[in-house]
Amino acid sequence: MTASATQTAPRKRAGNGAAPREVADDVGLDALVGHAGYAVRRFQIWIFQDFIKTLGEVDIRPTQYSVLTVIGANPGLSQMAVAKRLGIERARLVHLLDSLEQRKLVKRVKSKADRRSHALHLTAPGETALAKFKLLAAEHERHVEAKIGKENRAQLLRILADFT
Amino acid sequence: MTASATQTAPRKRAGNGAAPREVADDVGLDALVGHAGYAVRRFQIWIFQDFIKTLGEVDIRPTQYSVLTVIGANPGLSQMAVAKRLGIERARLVHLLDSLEQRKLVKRVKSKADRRSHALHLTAPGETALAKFKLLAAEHERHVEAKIGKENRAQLLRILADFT
DNA sequence: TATTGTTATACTCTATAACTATA
DNA sequence: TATAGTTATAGAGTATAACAATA
Repeated sequence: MTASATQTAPRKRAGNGAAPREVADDVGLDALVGHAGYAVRRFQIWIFQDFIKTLGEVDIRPTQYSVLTVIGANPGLSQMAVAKRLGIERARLVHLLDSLEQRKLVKRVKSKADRRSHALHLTAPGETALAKFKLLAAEHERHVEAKIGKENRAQLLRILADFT
Repeated sequence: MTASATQTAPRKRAGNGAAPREVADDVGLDALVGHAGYAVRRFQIWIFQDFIKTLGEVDIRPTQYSVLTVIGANPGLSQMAVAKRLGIERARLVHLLDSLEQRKLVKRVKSKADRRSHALHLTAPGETALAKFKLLAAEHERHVEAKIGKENRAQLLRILADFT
């Protein structure tokens, strides 16, 4: 559905109390088809599930990966800066970092310049681990390519470049 | 990042204990750029927020809208069929339908053919309300077009057609 | 035995508010 | 007074398991 909210007729009108239709494949979505949000949501669910599965052997989820990647690329960032950049709540980042710090992948270093804040760094094992995570993440991206096509994936990234 | 997991050098190497960098705009994502999942997730968040805001006056969220739309287009569906089609847990659909039924938008009708299941229908006010929701949803889609461009939105829908 | 709807639990994620220690 | 990190709480959303009624 674009601008026109045309009322498409139901494909089948069942009387009240009639046998419900149970075959999901036969169910029309009608107005839902054409909604960008619906397609994007379903695609995002597929992508995250594949990511979680592909990085399952190292027990790293998408958000954890994004945190490690940003810290790895920008050592010394404060927690606020990471939270802002990734669009996650600073309250939630606390728990994410607690977990990553327990696993010895990340360390909080007290800042001398502003003693309220922490400078975030990868540990040496964290650097090594992230390198492995990146290989697995690249494998995941190849799954995405296999799913929607190499050219379509590239177009998608181009269309959504502003959202990174 | 595509197939190559190249280790891009950190843009700035801060010593331990140095002042953390606080300007989010200045933070590089490096390897995160090029991840389809990351861009899709951020875009999906934007879309849902706009949807929730645009349909805020009628207090309808994306999942509620999808349930109403599927029932409206396929009257008589069972709860299992709706849950399967939309990819939501049947346990969760129970609560969604409780809420929609309390608002008199949907009714559960006991099936005579299979007395375990319910045939789902919109009420008369539900039909009227859904028509209004569709107009607001169309407005939301125009916001998406304004955000990424009409042509890009069309391409996106084409690329993700299999996920609807 | 299997399935539909339901209830319940746990865990993740989001959204807030409030507290502390600094600035 | 404002900000960084923390703690706590409440609400969605997801994932399971178990149960009653029915097939």
